[in-house]
Amino acid sequence: MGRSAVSSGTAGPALVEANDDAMDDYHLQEQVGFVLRKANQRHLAIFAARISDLTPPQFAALAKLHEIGETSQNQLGALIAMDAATVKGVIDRLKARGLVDFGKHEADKRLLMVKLTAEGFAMIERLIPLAEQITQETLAPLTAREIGTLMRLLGKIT
Amino acid sequence: MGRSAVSSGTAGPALVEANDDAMDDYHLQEQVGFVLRKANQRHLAIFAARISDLTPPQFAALAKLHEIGETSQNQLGALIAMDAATVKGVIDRLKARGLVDFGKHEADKRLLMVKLTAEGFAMIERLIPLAEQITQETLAPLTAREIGTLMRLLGKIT
DNA sequence: TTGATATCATTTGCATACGAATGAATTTGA
DNA sequence: TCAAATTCATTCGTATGCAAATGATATCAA
Repeated sequence: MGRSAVSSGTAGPALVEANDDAMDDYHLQEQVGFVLRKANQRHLAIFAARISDLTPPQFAALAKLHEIGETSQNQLGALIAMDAATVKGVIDRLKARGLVDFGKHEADKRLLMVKLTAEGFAMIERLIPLAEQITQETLAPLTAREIGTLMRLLGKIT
Repeated sequence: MGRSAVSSGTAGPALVEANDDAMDDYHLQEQVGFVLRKANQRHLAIFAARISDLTPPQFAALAKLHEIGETSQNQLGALIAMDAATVKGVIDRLKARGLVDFGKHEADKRLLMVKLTAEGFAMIERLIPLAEQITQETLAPLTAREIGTLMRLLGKIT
């Protein structure tokens, strides 16, 4: 229903506006935001199908703790691209499941230090191979060359 | 903190495991899911900076109604890639703001027909040019050729 | 040294997202 | 034709995601 959708009750051919109006050329499906959202949706569906133990944000938190070891809640959030409010919720749920533990920083009392428990460590080591399969399945429609190109271009707009 | 992080209290050089363990090669930042999420984050930030009247999902709903005219709630959801529960929330909030209106389908009483109000029509026509700027700004780091490639590859994994 | 500024964590409020369950209405198929 | 299967909309519960406000703690600078 763009501007050129004209209703005419009069006899004879309806006068149709010349379609020089940019409004009618806007197609949601061609916008990068929409395509990014859809690609992300497909990836999340693949993730959920392979890993039901954790959500993607929870996995990201555990994977990063596995990669770098103990760190503060805020620092962890910065590393996995979550703001303070979001990372708190994620970490609290992991803590409630016994996958991470908290500790206080002696020098800086503001910091809430977070680290993997033995359970969390075992869990993430079990899941990382599945995560690699998830990445592969997400990228399955692409050739190796295309994968490199996609990652490079996504990196540029990040 | 991968498996090769070895602590040794003994004298002499510590025995370090050969890093043939795939576990230590997993870097979150290199996973397509993480990069997709970050690219999406940046796009959402650009959107919010340019359009404060609507959220991206609300914009998508109005833009699609503008494009195709009246449709059922479920059909709209399918077109903008939202499940039934999500689209209901979005549409209800648009209705509360007087941007869309509901109607019943005579033939099929299950359908909730949704259409733009005059206000909604004016709003989306005002915002579409801004949305085009948002797309441009999001893709600004890329050349025209790269934009085509990115959209094509994203389309392949969607 | 101490007042201004900055950082960290927390809380609140709002808006997606989606799985699962449910009831109403429609379509299908034997 | 009518019982079974489908479709549509709604509701509930859980989990992000982020802006804004707040209190505790650190750091900086005059």
